[in-house]
Amino acid sequence: MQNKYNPHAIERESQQYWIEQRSFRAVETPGKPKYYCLSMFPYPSGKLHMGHVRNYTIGDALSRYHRMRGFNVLQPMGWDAFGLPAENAAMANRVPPAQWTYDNIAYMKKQLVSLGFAIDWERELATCKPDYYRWNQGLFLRMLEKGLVYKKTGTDNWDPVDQTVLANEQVIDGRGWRTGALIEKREIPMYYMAITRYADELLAALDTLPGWPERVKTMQANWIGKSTGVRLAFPYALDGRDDRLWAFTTRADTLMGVTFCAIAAEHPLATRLARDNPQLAAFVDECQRGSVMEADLATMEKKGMPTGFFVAHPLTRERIEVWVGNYVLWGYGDGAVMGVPGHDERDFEFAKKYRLAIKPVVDVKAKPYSTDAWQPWYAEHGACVNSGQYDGLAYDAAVNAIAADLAAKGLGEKQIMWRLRDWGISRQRYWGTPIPLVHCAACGDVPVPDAQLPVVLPEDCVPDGSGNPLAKRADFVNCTCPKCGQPAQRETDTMDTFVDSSWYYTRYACADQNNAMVDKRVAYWLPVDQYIGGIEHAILHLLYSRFWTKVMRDLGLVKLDEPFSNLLTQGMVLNKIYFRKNNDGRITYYNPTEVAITPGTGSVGTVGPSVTVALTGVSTTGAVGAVAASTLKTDGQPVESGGIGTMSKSKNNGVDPQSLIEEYGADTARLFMMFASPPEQTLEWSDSGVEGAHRFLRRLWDYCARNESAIRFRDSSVRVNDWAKEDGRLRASRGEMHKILQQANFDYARMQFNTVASAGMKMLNALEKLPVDTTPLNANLPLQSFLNPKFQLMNESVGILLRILSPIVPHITHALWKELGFETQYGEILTAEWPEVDQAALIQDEIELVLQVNGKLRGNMRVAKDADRAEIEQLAMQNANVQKHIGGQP
RNA sequence: GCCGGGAUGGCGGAAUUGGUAGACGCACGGGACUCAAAAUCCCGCGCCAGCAAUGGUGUGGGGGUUCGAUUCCCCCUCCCGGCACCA
Repeated sequence: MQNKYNPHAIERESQQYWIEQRSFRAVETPGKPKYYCLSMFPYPSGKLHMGHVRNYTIGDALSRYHRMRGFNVLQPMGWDAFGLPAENAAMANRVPPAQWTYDNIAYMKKQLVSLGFAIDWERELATCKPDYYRWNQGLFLRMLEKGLVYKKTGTDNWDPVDQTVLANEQVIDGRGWRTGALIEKREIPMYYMAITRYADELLAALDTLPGWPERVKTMQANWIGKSTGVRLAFPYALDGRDDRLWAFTTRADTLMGVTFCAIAAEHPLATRLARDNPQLAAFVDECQRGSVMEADLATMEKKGMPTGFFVAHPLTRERIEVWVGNYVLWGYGDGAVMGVPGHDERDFEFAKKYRLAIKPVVDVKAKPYSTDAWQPWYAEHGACVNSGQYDGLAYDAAVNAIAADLAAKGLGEKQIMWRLRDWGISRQRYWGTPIPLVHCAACGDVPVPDAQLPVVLPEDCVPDGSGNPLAKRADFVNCTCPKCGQPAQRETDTMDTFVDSSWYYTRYACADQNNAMVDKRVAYWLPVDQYIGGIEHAILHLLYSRFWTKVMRDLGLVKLDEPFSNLLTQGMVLNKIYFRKNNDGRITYYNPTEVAITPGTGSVGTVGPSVTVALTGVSTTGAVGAVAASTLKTDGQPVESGGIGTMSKSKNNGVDPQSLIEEYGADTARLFMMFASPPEQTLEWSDSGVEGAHRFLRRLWDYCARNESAIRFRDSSVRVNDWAKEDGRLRASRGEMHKILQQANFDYARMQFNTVASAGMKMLNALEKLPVDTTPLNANLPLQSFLNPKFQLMNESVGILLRILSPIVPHITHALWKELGFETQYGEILTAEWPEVDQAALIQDEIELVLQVNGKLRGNMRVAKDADRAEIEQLAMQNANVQKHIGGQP
């Protein structure tokens, strides 16, 4: 064999071998246990980044590990190919999104292949292809028939200059990212999927997912947000009509403490009242500006304006003034809240600010109550006070009594409220699945008949930032009404790209099926046994996928309640963010590789390197590198630091693994990523340590090359059958090997690959430290009596080492496995039996014991493995250091 | 703001059920080899005191439970992810 490790040659050769052998083609094999291992498919942004390498190496290691454990493994790959960045690239480069996307896919596929992932490429799919998205359209129509898709108005960001809808990401500090114009909220008709109808099941079924991380289940449960309360009405009369203002509350027990009502600016009552009140109209207008994001709404200053209009308290008929509040969410409940400043923090602040009455109506258990300042205990449950007939009632009793009294008047009832909102899927964007509807002047919105699917998206549009380019395509828009045959217009909105990713895992099972969305192969492969992807998808993508699975089940397409049995949420790979604010207010992001960091002058130089870090840590912006100056390499001018964040296209802080692969090879890139940290942990990018990973692989190769003939040793005539009779030093070494194997097995089971890599390093260290004696212990025996067992141990250990490493570094282990003849011993490494721990080898002659006095370490000692308790205690008491420290004890 | 997570040497991290904190690796220091460099190998490496033996101290900060806490409980700080049109 070659005596030098040549990663590029062996990686080319092993990848070639896998392709020729079609090693990773998955075939439905009834009776064999299947393992569907799926990593979240990438958005084809241009190049892979380190987050991808991390994600797909984890998935690949699990796939390869399970293949060796005897499973029939499916590991597919595809492309989440619709989306906004393609349109941005189109604007920047005047290239159609389709071309940009397909070019990226070709490049990134090459990168994935060069990393040696065990993917069945025959099942590859891209969501931007008609043979995929036609089934989005098909299911959309089925859902429309069932009433699971409906139309209503929704709010979006409107850029008045470009006359276009913007994504939240394109709104920066309330302004359009390209125009700098103040963004307005706009209400437009959109299609919604009725995910709230599944809220109950989506919540309850979380308990059926033991293979999901608790944190993800908690996040989903909180997102769905089931709360039990009372929906109640404040009656009023307006325009000669009796009407009611509805509001939901979980604190009906505080109803007697209501001192105002607040409604959202979008509330119809606000719109009506603003008609006669220019000041209110201006305020409603002001509320309509700015971002639609909840994070912005929740952090902005709480403002309100009295309407001068009064509603009646549902029980006391007391007059309650209606306010418009910018903090009231139109999307939650009825877009109105009853204001109880006495026991709700937000209402309290609002009341203080606008000098509204604060009326405590709950006994806060002897803790002080003052209307001067909010205290957390004001919101606690307690007996009603100041509440007339309800005085003295505890929370549950009060809610029940008040709900009953409201019900008697027809002004309210107990209700379950969900935080979850229906899923608006309409996007006023080009690069997505066309919504299959036709607008006819005579027939209204008409679904496109199945026979006319797919509604194909033209692939040659080049968006320019103003409006939806589809609307400008007469050849797309103009059509005939499927119902009446008269000229009509196609819907130009496309679907949210989350629709595409909500069911792709199903399609991999039958990617070549052109006559149906799914076929019987789905029943074989699904559910996904192991899903791997970033923690950022903990809520939306995973919730939408669960929803679609249940919809497909109820439409009779699959027999499946949940799509993903086990979930591993990978931690984000972070990198520094650098940017400049241009004169026109736009922001340019610079890749950290383009930025030079020069250490600051002054104090830093005098305090030494260990303090520099601390100094940067307390910088005014909280950003790393604020003491040091960051400048752009190309022009030497300063750039601003945006702290650290997820590697992404939009922040331009991704690191392309290509240079790593080219310099060190794929195995080093994979090993380095796995060794850097456990999979679920956030990881700040740094390439220090790459050398170490590469050095280990080189050492592994060198060791095998140097000891080739010894490792090959397996003369069955002198084979050791009873290790207990062999040299103690060899037995100890063998015990160490099996202990390390046990650790690696444990770590594979818990998917902690950094310590698997560490186990491999320990094993090589142990191999290199095997006793080197060249003379037999017993002079009467030939040298062989020591060397035979030693060589056999080397053969056994290297065989174990290559197998435990192969899921992580498949190329070098593939090559060494062949070179050292293990193939004839165990078969191909891809399917070689996983090594098992020899429990007998783990038994040690002596055990090390640690001596603690009052929990503090005071010494250690070695005892025979069969020493009894009395013997051990006696020895421990003899220890001088122990004596010293128990001397003063009573 | 709300929801979820995190913080351990100069750095990435390990510690499986509350029981030797710092495995493994990086960086660094010293040595061997070399004309020299690289590569490789050997030794050292939390902090403070000490020649050493050893002692003290130490897992973001503060408090608590325990014979014993990185691990369990309470409070706080900072960082990361999500917040429904980035994917």
